Amino acid sequence: MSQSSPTVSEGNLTHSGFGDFRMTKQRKVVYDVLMDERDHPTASEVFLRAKGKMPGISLATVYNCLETMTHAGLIKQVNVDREASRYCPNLRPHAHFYCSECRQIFDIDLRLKADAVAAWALPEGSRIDHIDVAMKGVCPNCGAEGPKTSSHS
Amino acid sequence: MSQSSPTVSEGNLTHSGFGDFRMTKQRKVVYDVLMDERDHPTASEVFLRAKGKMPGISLATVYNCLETMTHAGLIKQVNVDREASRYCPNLRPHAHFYCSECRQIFDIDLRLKADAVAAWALPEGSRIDHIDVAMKGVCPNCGAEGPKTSSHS
DNA sequence: TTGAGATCAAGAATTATTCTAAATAAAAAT
DNA sequence: ATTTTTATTTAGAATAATTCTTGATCTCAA
Ligand SMILES: [Mn+2]
Ligand SMILES: [Mn+2]
Ligand SMILES: [Zn+2]
Ligand SMILES: [Zn+2]
Repeated sequence: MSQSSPTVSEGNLTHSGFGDFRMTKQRKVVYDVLMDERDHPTASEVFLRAKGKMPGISLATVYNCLETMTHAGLIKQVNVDREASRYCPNLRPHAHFYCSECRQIFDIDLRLKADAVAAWALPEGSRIDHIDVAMKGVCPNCGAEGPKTSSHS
Repeated sequence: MSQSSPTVSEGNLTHSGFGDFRMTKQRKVVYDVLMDERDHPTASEVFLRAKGKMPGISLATVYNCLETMTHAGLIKQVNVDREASRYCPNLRPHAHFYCSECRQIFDIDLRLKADAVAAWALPEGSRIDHIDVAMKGVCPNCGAEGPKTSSHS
């Protein structure tokens, strides 16, 4: 119920992934919600915030927008265990740190380029398309006191 | 509908995580299913295989066993995106490699100890309890030909 | 042997997500 | 400027994995 749609195939701020991605009113709203607070909200949370900007928007549309934008490469879907998917507009390669105290998700940047991959004994001759790194623990604000060492998967 | 339950609090092959963990008939069956083929099956797959060994076992019980054993630290729950959880009896620290061709999951061992963590710019003073590393790509068997470099999260 | 607590089992309930179908809006063609 | 085509939105139904509920069954310890 309402469209704007400056078709964006290339050159604009909003780049696409394939064919024609239209930055519609609702997609803009959803994208802005993610940009406003970069706290990795769930679809439902995005929905609530989006309604603030566009009362008529539907949950289905929010799901549609999130999926479309994810496929277009505009945003990223972030999964923590079996919980509801969260969404992130940070396109730089990064890992996620999940604080089990405040339940916040932090973006963690890579320090040493892709050399981290070398640490993993991958089967010889395999192609790696994507790596997902998720860490869980307690953030500095929530006062950590335990080990700073990891316990891998 | 049937139990065996040699209560195991400590010292046995089957170690526990807390209080009293009973290695019941059904839990043994579920555990054996995971040990027989270390291919990270889903709960439903475990259920089917378990029925071969114990026809009367229920799906609910398989879910119960998997959860209990996960909490007890006997097995690990492995999540790939939004797909059904998979289960793994490999207790050594390891990452997972998911081949998008044959859809198999491989255990990937850590080569250089926990130094891999150093590659991530974690917030100063945060405690890391757990790290999850999941990679996606094409395994050697499925003939990879693309890049062997990564594209992070 | 008996009572308390743990476990199992069947099915109902929940929840996040996807699907369906009809209405609407934009883009392309005329 | 119409018409036609195609994409998008929307509400609600449907799905799928998992969890919950409840009562039966089992085990342990007294
Ligand atoms: Mn992020
Ligand atoms: Mn594994
Ligand atoms: Zn915190
Ligand atoms: Zn493969």
